[in-house]
Amino acid sequence: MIYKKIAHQLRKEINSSKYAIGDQLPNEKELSSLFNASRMTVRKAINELINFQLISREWGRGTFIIAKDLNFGINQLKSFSEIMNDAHKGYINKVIEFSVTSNINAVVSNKLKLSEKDKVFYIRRIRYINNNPIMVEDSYMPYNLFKGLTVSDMENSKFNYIENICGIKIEGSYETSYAIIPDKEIRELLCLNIGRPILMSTTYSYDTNNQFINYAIIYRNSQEHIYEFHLKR
Amino acid sequence: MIYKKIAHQLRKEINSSKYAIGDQLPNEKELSSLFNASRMTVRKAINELINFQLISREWGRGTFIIAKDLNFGINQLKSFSEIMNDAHKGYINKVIEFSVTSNINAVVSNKLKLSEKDKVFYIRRIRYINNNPIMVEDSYMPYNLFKGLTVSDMENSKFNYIENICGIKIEGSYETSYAIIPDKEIRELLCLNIGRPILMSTTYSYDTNNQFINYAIIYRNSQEHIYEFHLKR
DNA sequence: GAGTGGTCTAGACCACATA
DNA sequence: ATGTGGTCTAGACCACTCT
Repeated sequence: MIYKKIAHQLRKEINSSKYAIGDQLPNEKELSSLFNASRMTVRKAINELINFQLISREWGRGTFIIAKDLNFGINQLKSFSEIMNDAHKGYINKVIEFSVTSNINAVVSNKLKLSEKDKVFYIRRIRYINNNPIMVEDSYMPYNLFKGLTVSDMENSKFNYIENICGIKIEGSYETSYAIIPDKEIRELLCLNIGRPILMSTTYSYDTNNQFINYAIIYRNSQEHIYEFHLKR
Repeated sequence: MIYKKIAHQLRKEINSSKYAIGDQLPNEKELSSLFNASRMTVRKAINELINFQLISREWGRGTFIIAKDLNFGINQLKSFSEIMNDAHKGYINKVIEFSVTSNINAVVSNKLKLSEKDKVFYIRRIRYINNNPIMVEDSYMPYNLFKGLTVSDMENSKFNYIENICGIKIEGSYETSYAIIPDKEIRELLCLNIGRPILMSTTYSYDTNNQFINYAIIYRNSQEHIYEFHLKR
């Protein structure tokens, strides 16, 4: 799978300081010779990154960076639970949905490039501090890798389960954030007023073989200043 | 665009009596020689039809038909308004949303293979007979082809506008139906009880150059037996 | 092992955007 | 006119499924 490797490498470069948002990538022919691959293969890699909305192609003009992943790199990679423990704060993870399905929604399956047959865990958790809901997290995890996953694993720490129970090493993850107006369901789960914008993040984690481990969409109640914890640790 | 033509031709064959749902298509190499094209091109055509959920690929096994279009062929092609006029029934089209956007939802833009930049009309209409809502229709139409489109055009007849005002000849359309449980919004628009399943249809229309003209999602209040009108005309 | 789809190459020509 | 992405070819080898 050369195109996966190229996509991964290209993603790293896009996230590096070498490029800024709006910058143009080298054209497809140049990328071919840079990566020592045919143009068709490079195009497949580019399609992957378009799928993640990091770049966009404009016919006759070029390929441009429209977004970067945030918090890229393994140094910053800490789970919510790890951060919470560091901060000596009590918190609760509540699982409100736990299912295995092969009918995940089209947007998500597109991003993960899963075929229709592939089974995936879908878990929705709400995380509380002092009984205040501070985030809703939808996790998608490949069934094949985590067959023994239980609700109580998810009520403790997902990353602990992946790394210490399954022995899968998380190599890194990509994270992106957007400001959105939440739909009714999320709004009610986070006890928000109508029309209030919140921060939505997506996280995509991979292991040392660039294998997909976990995709999560996190709706943060930004009143809780989640990012402060990042700074404190 | 050879692959578009192959996709179109293949779609017709899938819809023909030659194949049944579940049947296997000829393998990619055979299709290449049948259509006199390279395998890569045939694969692109196949991808189009997978995108429309008509066929699915299974690695190492083959490519199989999972659905057929309904009402395929130009003979049956009549618009709601045409049918209504034939039946001498009074009816009202009410436009409740009319917008031009390039941010159409991912599922739809995937199906239409539009790039992010392409502007598209999005129009939601409710259609009434004797003040009873009988269907909600979401129409997506390429902006470039229908720049002069107005709300009142849509409150009359969409097909009249396309054919008689724009002079675009509709060559044919593909239609598929599903039974679904409507979401709250549709349920309220159609004045339905909670949990009641309805019929959802999608229609994709193209002109003589196989160019995309119109994509519509129709939620039918099936209590009104819309299909009876088909039979009456 | 036979049959199938998945990936990949090393070119080619076409269509669009911009100056 | 130049540079860019869009499409296409005619092969090749690999990976999976089934018998």
